[in-house]
Amino acid sequence: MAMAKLKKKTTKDYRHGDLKSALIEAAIASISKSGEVDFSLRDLSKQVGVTHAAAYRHFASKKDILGAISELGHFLLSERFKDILLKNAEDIEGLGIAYVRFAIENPYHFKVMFHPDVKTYEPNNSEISMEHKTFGYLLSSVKENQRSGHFTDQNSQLIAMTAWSGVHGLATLIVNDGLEQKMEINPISLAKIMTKNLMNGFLKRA
Amino acid sequence: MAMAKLKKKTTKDYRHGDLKSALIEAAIASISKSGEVDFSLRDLSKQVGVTHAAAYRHFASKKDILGAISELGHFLLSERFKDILLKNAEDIEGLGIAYVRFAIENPYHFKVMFHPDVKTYEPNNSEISMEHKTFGYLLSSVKENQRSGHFTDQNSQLIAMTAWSGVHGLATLIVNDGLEQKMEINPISLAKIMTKNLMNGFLKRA
DNA sequence: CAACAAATGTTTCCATTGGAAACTTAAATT
DNA sequence: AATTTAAGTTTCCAATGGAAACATTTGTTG
Repeated sequence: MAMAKLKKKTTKDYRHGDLKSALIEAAIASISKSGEVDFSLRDLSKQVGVTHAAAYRHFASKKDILGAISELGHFLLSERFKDILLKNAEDIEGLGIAYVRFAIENPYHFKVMFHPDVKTYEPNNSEISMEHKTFGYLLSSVKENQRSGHFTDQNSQLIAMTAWSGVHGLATLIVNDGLEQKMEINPISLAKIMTKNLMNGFLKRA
Repeated sequence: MAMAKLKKKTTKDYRHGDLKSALIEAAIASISKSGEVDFSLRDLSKQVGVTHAAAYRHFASKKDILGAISELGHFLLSERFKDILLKNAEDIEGLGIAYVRFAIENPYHFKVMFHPDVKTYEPNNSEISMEHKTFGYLLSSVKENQRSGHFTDQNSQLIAMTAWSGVHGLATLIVNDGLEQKMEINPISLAKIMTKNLMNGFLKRA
């Protein structure tokens, strides 16, 4: 338990140190460069200085790398959600804006997170997926709005899904279809309008 | 070639007849079976009874098959849109419902149509992509609602994009994330609520 | 500290894959 | 009938993901 810090350069580079993270980073870089949610394992390994087979000590398959990236992205998003609700537990509009902003700022991460062929890490029974956690924040905020009397007492899951769908569609079209270029409107403004309009339908006093 | 009479192989099977369509059909079948927007060219070719290289007489690359499927899907959707507006040019809610219904009925087609790595056939200058055409229907319906005085005269593109984003997000989450199973609500009802709430924000007299 | 076990990386090997090139055959065109 | 063109075939290749067996380092333990 002594301090084994500093750099262990006993032997050259047999141990990489943090190959798992390095591979994930390299994968994101590769995706960003090519624009496609795909890459060559051998390329990746070459870039981080190991043989291609080394990856299999950290990932069961190539797809698992994408799964890890997805899970990481969902975690980052969930953290943003958490922070927003910490300031104002009823700020659903803030969540919507944060969602779209995250997609714009991290387009490739977002692409992986919702890529139809990438399955995010299957959570253990006790564990909960990060995506589910993020949705949980939204749902709790909806309930908070109901408790305080702002929202009607309709099915809270329905309300949450409505909001989620709206901003998710917008974010998806921006990231995948380049919607941002096609419109003369600030996407964040649009996100604001969408959440506002959608939630208006669930206000108590119309 | 006397013996070859058993199965008139020489004359009978050299030309496939409609290999292009057959490949597209086989591709959709393969995608439906595997659940992934991918397939093996060689598998496909084997299934339709040709060599794998034959595909290249009809498609420049494997990805072009997916592009063709996407374009076909967009065409089918645009036809549905056209029919709806023919009955009622202002029926935006009908478009929203049709969108979600199409996704539920043709999940794999829908997946391909909006797959981040599939680029739909690049239209010629004079041509217009089917996806663009579909959006055009929505846009024209928005304008119809404005002309008749139902909607405000706000930027019509903004209104259309809002509606599109909403139902697109819902459809995407249903098809890719199995949202349909996770909710106790009829997805079509949800589509109706979404478009209604979204469009309420643009009504002239609230 | 020696010995052994567990991680982590390497080599070697393989089947599959998408695609290029050159050839063959059927159908159209002249 | 001759020739050109369209559509399939064969043959070849480099790249890929992954399996298996081996090598080296690190951690643990008597």
